[in-house]
Amino acid sequence: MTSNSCCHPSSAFIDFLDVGGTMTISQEIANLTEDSGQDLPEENVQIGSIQGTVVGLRYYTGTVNRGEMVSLVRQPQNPYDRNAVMVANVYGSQVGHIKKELAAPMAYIMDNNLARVEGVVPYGETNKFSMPVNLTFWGKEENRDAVHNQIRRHGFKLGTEFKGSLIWCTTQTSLGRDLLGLSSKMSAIPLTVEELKNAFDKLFDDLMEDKTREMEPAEVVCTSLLPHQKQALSWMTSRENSNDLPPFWEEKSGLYFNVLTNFAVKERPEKVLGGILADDMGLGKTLTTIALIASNFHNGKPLPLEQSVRSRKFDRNPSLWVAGTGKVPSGGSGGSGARATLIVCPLSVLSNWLDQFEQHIRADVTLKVYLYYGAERIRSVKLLSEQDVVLTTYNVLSSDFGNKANSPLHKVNWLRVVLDEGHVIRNPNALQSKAVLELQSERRWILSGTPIQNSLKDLYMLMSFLKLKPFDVKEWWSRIIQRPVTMGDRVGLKNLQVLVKGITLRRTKNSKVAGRMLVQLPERRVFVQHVTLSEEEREEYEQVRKEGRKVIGRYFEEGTIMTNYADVLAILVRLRQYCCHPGLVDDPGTPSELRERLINKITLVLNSGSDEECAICLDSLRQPVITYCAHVYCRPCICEVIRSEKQARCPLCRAQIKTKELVEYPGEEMQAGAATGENWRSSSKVDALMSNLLKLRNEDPTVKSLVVSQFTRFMDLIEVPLREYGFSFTRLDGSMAQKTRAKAIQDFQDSSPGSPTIMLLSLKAGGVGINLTAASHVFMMDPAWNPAAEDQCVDRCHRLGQSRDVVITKFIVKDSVEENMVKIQKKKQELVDKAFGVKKPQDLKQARMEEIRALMEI
DNA sequence: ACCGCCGGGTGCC
DNA sequence: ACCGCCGGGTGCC
Repeated sequence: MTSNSCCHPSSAFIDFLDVGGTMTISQEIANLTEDSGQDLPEENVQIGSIQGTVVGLRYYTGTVNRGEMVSLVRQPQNPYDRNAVMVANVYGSQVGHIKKELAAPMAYIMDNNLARVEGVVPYGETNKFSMPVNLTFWGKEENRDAVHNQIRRHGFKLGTEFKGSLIWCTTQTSLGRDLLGLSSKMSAIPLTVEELKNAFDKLFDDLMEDKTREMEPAEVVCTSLLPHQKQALSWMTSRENSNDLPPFWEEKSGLYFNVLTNFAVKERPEKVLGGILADDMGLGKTLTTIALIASNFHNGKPLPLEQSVRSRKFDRNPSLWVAGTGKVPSGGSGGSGARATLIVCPLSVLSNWLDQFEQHIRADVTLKVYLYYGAERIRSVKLLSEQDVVLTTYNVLSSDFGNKANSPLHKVNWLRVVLDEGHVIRNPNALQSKAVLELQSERRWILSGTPIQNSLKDLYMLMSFLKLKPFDVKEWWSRIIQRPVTMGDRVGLKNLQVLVKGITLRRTKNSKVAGRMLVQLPERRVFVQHVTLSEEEREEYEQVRKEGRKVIGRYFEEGTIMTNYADVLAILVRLRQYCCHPGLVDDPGTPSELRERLINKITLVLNSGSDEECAICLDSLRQPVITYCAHVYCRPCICEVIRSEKQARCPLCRAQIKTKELVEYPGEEMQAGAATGENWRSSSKVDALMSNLLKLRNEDPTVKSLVVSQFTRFMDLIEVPLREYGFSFTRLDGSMAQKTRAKAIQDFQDSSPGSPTIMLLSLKAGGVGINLTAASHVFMMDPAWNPAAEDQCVDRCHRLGQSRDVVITKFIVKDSVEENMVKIQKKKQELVDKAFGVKKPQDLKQARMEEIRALMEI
């Protein structure tokens, strides 16, 4: 676990209604049972500073410069002094030790986690034997006295500041001339929360300057690129072939100098030949990347058009897909030896990559693509190294990685590594993040439509992957960027901006190229259709609502609303289900045993239709299991966690967990099968949908529609009248295997007569990237907690390639929990738009309780 | 002189 | 280290 505390303020807005995006029901519950900050001690308070001495310089090779930051590392095993505190420079080389008299109280403070200590060498860096170091102690306010006393007991005294200057002012871009105490007053006035929010929102905007040069792709790319894609290609190629120093490095009289850390080295810092392509969804990140692979093929040359025209053979069955079976194109084995590009992506877009390779690379060209996926994947380093492209998923990558001895992916020296939907590695503790960091390549790319989800911490993982020194080490990232920015330091923010700008290309659908919109998309119109329940339905609904109110009301009285949160959610889900169709609702039963309760809970989570994600792999749940602390994960993921830690704890709530205490999902057959047989009945919402669909078919039989719901069982129910009225339809939900998914999408996108005109789509099935442009109508059957999830869903058809205006119809049941959800959504949106204040966990809980009241009208 | 003072040896933790 | 500290050599003026 890394220590950390400072979340970006915006993360405070992720509360339980913001289920979409990344939150899942199990995570919500975890967040409530937890004391919000899931990290180690809060350290944002400056406890005090003191000047110490670094001794023993002549025994070590590590050097430091005037104003350079150093890190303090405890050495409890040191044979001469168990209080030893080692001093290391930014590159981790040992510089010396803290003099033992001061090391004694420091060791106590560090070992007992009373404070974290940070060092900056103010001057005297050329001393042979010792040098001063300014030490600053950061920690919780409540530890202030303990730290001061400990220092005093050893005959020292902690001051408050160095010469009236805040210590973190040393992080400035000014070549380190302005050092401690002499530094500018500029950063003395912290940014307001509002300024910070604005700056943050704009972090990825306007990154276009100097990135407007265009480049034609290699001839082998048979699709013509749009201007913005040519720009991206040019930018990516120049980054890969660049000899520029990485951001914040400057050459100065033969030395390489990092202006943020004041660290200088003789050797040129490692190049960062890659970056983040953060274009909005639908702008063609995949195509651009394929163009890059083909155009900056080996040794900076494009993939050649071969003389001998040979037809490609596709063998996409079962797991191997090799385009072309001929010899490796010449020139491939020269140079550094790396020839293969590794693409890691979520399962949901795997087939999209294959399709696009097929579509955009000329058929008479040999490009060896290997799909490293499935049980029969060939674990051969040699085979993989000889490919042009190897495609795999995060899950395969991490499962191989967990299997240390047998991960060929980690033994290949890749020409480049591309992480698609790279934001999924935002959690540094997740296995897949660790697996990704161990891949070897000079060129590293992250493709992502959402580079920062809610905090700077996400960005740290990206830097870590890009190996952008020194930000790939947590301590330096925190000291130089994260903490200064979170504290509102202007220089810190400036640095962050320069950093992001230097390695990111981002355009949105609204960006302009030479005054023109990047992409002219057809219109997108939203209608809300209010549905009135029939008398019978209303009666049933009111009864359920009354019962729910009674239960929740009692929790409120007892003050146990938060401890019974799962039950509250269950009640809300039940009400939402009633709005759709009474047949959706399970018989709650009265389980008493823990096991039964857990089975109930996991069933609820899995059947909520929200396409739950596993908090470890962040992908759809595979072999779902629930822990005793009621959190749901993939069995392989959580087993890996348990295996890798001595005292395994739940990643979501830190409760102790054991493999044998995992409870499996019993499967669908346990469920009372939804009444899809003879005794099927309709509902007001289904009727409303059907009348829309029939009317649409009458007007234009070629129009295709998406019918979206969060409840897969609702989709089961809708299938009945669709069949009855002779609609041809497909279906896409989270439970489907990769193959069937791809087939469903392919069938739907096909425009030939008789092709399906309707797709039943589960709200979050497959994540982003799916192309459903054949549809021009979207029916949102039930409101999502998070409107962004709905927008994302619509994006799948409202994107590049859509030729018709897109009409979205949202069904909302009048006088119901659905209407209340919409109201709360609106209110929250206003709040987010207005300001983005830091909410305390207490307020958050309060807000959640108020929302429950509003939803239940209590 | 059980001192002071000198000057050489020596040096992180 | 052009320091401090250690410990041996030394000892009136």
